[in-house]
Amino acid sequence: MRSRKRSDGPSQPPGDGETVEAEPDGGRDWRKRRTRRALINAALALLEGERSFSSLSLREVARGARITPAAFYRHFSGMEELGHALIEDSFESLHEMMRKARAGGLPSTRMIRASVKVFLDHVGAHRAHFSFIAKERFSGSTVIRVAIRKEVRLWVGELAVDLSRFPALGKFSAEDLQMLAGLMVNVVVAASELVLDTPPKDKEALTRIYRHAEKQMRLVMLGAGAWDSSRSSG
Amino acid sequence: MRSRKRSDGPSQPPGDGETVEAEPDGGRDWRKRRTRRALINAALALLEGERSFSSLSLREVARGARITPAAFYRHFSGMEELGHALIEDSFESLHEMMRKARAGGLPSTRMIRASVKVFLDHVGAHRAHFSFIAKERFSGSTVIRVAIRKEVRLWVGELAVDLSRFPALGKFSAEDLQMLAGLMVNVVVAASELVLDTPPKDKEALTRIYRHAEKQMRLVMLGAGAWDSSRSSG
DNA sequence: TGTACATCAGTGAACGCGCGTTCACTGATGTAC
DNA sequence: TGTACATCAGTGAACGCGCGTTCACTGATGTAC
Repeated sequence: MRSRKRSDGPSQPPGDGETVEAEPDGGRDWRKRRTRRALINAALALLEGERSFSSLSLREVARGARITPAAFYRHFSGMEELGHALIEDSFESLHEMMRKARAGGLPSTRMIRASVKVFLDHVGAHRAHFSFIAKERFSGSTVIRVAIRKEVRLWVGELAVDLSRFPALGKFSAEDLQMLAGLMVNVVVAASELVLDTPPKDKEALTRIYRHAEKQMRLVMLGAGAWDSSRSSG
Repeated sequence: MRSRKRSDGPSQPPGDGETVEAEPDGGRDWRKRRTRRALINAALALLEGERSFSSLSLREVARGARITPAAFYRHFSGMEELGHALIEDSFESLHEMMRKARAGGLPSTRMIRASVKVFLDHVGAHRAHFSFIAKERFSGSTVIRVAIRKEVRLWVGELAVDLSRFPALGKFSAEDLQMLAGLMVNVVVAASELVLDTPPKDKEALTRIYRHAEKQMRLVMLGAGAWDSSRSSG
């Protein structure tokens, strides 16, 4: 459904979705995409501080992207639609990271623990995106909250599948795998939120947060080792 | 500076804190406290839906309390001060609940698991308060976020002290007790946030959330049983 | 108890401001022939 | 390739609206004597 334009490939049928990569030819399409990008980036920049999405004004975002308020409507029907674009944009890099992490091989105790670092580094490197997600997860409009929750549930589900391939977790029922994955995601999410509240330069505080999360993850894995799903219904 | 009136007791020296109980004598003090209450309740009512505190207007809150915007300033210097009052109000019932829970006796495996239910019931019974806390924990202004975090840290600290009296956790270092308490608080906080997003009438969904959280708590306790603090520095 | 004065919670009007949305428009880019 | 027309991202002015804050005020409650 989505076409990916490549300047070096053969001609392709036109897609009906968004073009993910397109050559910067300076054409009308390209300019429009560039302005759309500018709007998203302007919103993320405004959100990087302590502002919340619901407190942003359309005029403010337009100003940040250096267009008039009226031109905003050429890209989004209103702020809510921009909100959805922000969610998409924010989770995109997360998905990419997870794809790479999974390509690394089957999960192992060592790898899961290392993932905590990989994930938290990623959060630190994409502060604006994760700051937006953290804030709107509970505070946003219903549609935005639902969209974020869907993504998180998806993430937990994928982790549960990964964990099921883990020989040591053979005794886990499907439901309990979800429960375990949820707990692990909780640990890294809670840690991310601490990372976002720590200045990037305060390496010492960040190290403390990492260590704390890694310990919690280790304790959870110890619990998983002692778990017996057959007893879990009581 | 402030006097504590009692109609049934002997005269007392004036206290310096807020008057917690005062007879409804219809006097000027009493009327002022009543309006202050009305402002807090109006704000909480507006927040019970999907609105966030930063999106509330002073006029809106005043309207909800049936006073003019100008009269608002007789009670709070602005919305930020009202925000602090909301935090105080929200955590007050939580503190009370914890005091009672602690009076119940020393912690035991059974009791800790039962606490999950007690806590989540409490959240369900004080939706407005916890909905406010959940939203503002990440999304509020810096001062409000810091105030909430202080309360949560306090709570984790108290739980860590309680856990230290737990014979089975003798092998935990002080730091690791904090880590464990943090993990347990994470579990109930994450569950509370699900409770707040479930209609109170949907008993089945609520039961599912409770069961999920209880399982996670059990797994954490299994992990705690297998934990060895002497290995935790690596 | 009665009186004269002080206090102060709440009123209502006024202000300037940034907001979201609409509108007719401009002029560069794209396209049909 | 050249020309005539269509498309459409972005402009700038205009609108009515709710906002936070200020101000002089009112009148009930509280207090000193």
